[in-house]
Amino acid sequence: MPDFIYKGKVYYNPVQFVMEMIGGTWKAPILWRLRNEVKRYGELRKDIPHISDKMLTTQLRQLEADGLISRKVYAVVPPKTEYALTVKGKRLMVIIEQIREYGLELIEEEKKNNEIK
Amino acid sequence: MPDFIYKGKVYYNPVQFVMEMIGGTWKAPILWRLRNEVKRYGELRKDIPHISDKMLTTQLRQLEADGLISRKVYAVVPPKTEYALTVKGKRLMVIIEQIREYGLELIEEEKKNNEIK
DNA sequence: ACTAATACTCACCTAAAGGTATGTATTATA
DNA sequence: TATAATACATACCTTTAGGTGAGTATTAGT
Repeated sequence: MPDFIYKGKVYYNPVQFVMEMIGGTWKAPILWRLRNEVKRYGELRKDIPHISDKMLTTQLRQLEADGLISRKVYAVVPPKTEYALTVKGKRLMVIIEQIREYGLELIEEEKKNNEIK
Repeated sequence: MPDFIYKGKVYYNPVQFVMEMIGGTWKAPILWRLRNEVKRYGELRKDIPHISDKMLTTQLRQLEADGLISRKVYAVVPPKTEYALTVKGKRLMVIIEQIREYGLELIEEEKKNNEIK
């Protein structure tokens, strides 16, 4: 697998390429909330604990730039913006779901280990 | 899903928990090389393009601390150390393989898009 | 004139990730 | 006495991720 350039950045392998798209603290949580619903900015903000405006906005912009979500702005006051998964984004759901299940298993196992101690 | 604490750090959801274990530039490449072989430090070093000693060592240590790989040191000169996947680490292979396939698809699609332009 | 909504934007800071370059311990062998 | 092998360690630096807190534009309603 040779190196691959996307948007001016060099990626060493396909896994790294995908990880940058869904990695970090906030991208998976955002994608996950959109898995079967269109959501407004404010809804995402309320649904995702701990996230700040700055983080929500920057991550949404990046997800959009990578073609994983779509953004629809309504010209009303107060503003209204709807975010939804694209086809490309929907394909990620299988992966995220699998990561999530593995994570839940690990957490369960950790709990058991801690009880024994 | 409530917050979860592991090794003094707070995780907001199971996906984030797993992402920290396999995320970053180097962890997936390392795990991938060990998928069906035990490997020595020097072999990993040569097999993974662009990686430095510092990065290889720190990432190996973290993977070991998270119980994803095992480390076996032979008391010989010059030194010899073997790294292998644990059962916990092997379970990750399904996920990494899926991420890899999705990545390969995306890269293919990118190439096509660039040709058209 | 003032406030309420909503979806941002900006300035500033800290911490973590990652890169570069160099050094080290040990023993067999030339 | 010098060198080769191997698996690290260490110091230093730059870049990126992420957090905090405050401000903004627009219009309807009081």
